[in-house]
Amino acid sequence: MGRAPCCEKMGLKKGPWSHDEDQILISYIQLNGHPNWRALPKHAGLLRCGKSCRLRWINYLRPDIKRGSFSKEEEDSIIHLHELLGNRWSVIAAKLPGRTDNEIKNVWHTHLKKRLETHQTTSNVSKKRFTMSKCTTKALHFDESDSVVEPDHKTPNEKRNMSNQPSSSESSTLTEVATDSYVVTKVEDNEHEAFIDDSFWSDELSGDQGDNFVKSNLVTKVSGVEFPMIPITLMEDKDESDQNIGSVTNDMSIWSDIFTHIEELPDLPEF
DNA sequence: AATCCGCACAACCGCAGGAGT
DNA sequence: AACTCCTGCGGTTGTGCGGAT
Repeated sequence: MGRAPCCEKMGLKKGPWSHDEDQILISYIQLNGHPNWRALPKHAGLLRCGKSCRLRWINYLRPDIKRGSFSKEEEDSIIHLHELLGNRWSVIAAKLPGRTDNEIKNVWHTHLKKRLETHQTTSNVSKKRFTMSKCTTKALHFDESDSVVEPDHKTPNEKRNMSNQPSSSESSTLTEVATDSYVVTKVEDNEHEAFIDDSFWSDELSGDQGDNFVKSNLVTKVSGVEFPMIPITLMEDKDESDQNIGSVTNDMSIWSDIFTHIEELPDLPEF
């Protein structure tokens, strides 16, 4: 609840870590683990705040960190996961063994975002609209960058991250943007919301899944890995889609299928 | 050789949730 | 119930490096 007290900055070092500091931190954690980050620097004899130690360990010193540049497969996975999850870097990182949320965030902002923007502006993008049905459980939105976010039921922290989200639009549409390598599905509505249980993001995406689902639903393929897409009715234009909102809205079996098969979502490959 | 500029990445900051009291 | 403490997350900033001028 309460906010963490400001790190007492007096006497604490900031900035890049030295090799010696790294060694102290590594040896201390190897010996004692890190049951209490706040107390760790004091016990280890480091002039750093616990937060800094934790970050250094998690993002750089952890033995299972995979250093080096990202493979094409990893980059494709990040792009696709970002389409699905938005800026939930920690969730994305959980799907990429050896990579940290910070690293993925950096790669996204320096490489992938630009690549995506370039790609979308230079390629012939075909857009098709979809209708969206109202469902139960949790609301699902997409922000400006096509990322998935959840509005009213989100935590304040998550809501904060949606600050640049455009306000509600009148239409009730999903827009699918087909590019050469993957498909982006975009919601443009605040009134007709799709609902997905919160556990979907953390639990189901990390579980072991089979491949049955992809055989009976829309699928996008990235580097040989199939990803299920939301099975919604393809519409040729907005007017037509508006006329069909009613029928689609009543077709709850679509969402029933989604939630039924969530457990069968294919897991991402390990790199 | 010096300077500028952009990129990549490490690190920091502020906020919020959860556990404990 | 209210408060504090700790941890984790995501956005942002700082810094070093290499290439261009």
